[in-house]
Amino acid sequence: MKEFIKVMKALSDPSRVSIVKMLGRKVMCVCELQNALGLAQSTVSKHLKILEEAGLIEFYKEGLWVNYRLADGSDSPYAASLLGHLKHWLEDDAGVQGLMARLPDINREEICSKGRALAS
Amino acid sequence: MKEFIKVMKALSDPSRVSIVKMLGRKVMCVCELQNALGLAQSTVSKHLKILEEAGLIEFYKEGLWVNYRLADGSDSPYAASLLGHLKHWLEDDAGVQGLMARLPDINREEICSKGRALAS
DNA sequence: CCTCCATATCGCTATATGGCAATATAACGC
DNA sequence: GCGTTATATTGCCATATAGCGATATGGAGG
Repeated sequence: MKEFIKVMKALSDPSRVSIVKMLGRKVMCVCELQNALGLAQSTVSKHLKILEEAGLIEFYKEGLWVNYRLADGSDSPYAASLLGHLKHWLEDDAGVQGLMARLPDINREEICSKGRALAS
Repeated sequence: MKEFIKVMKALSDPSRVSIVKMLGRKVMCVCELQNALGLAQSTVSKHLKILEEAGLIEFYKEGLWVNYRLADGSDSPYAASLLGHLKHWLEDDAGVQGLMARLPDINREEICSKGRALAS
């Protein structure tokens, strides 16, 4: 039951659902997700942790970068099932569509570090 | 997105998930669910409302009685999908099993009104 | 209408949750 | 080690949520 509730809670927040939808399109790092969602970096990190603990996403490190992607579903049958559905669910949601349209322009090389320093 | 979040939130509480599992076995009224869950009547009513608004359950009245059952899924594709899965999910959960074992002995004729008066 | 039974709603409390700013930690290059 | 970049964690605050008791509402029967 706990495992199931974890997945349900993880997907009870619109920002976290948006994260899952975006990671369904491409691997992203925290600052890319931060830029896409328009939330504080710490908030994004917190959301990612919740999704990870629910077995919905996983990460791998590449030097400085922590890359996040959808989990393969081997940790939780509930997560696997919901991820399967979410591949085609919410495709016509306006908020999700807006994010997806921006995805091609969100690149860490342009928005992290130097890029951000220039922006602020 | 709102519709999806409603279903996710509705299923984020163990008591509400237990309600769904029990209603998958038989139609029940508030006082039967109250007895099964061991919660206050007002709490059960509140939970039922959340489940109903998420499209997971529906009710029909029979005189004094308000009977609840699983929804047919026509209101929400998300609810329909989760209900389909929950038919076989959590079957081996200890808490759910304990509830299911008691279901045959939970009858409104024995526990509501006079029955409850005797119990208290 | 009154009484009784079943249930929905309201108000309160304790706890959980989402957001932010500040800070700690991890990793890299010099 | 130091400085920089990326990210995780902590603490605080406002809001949401689950539980309860009290009360309002719905329905039936006399």
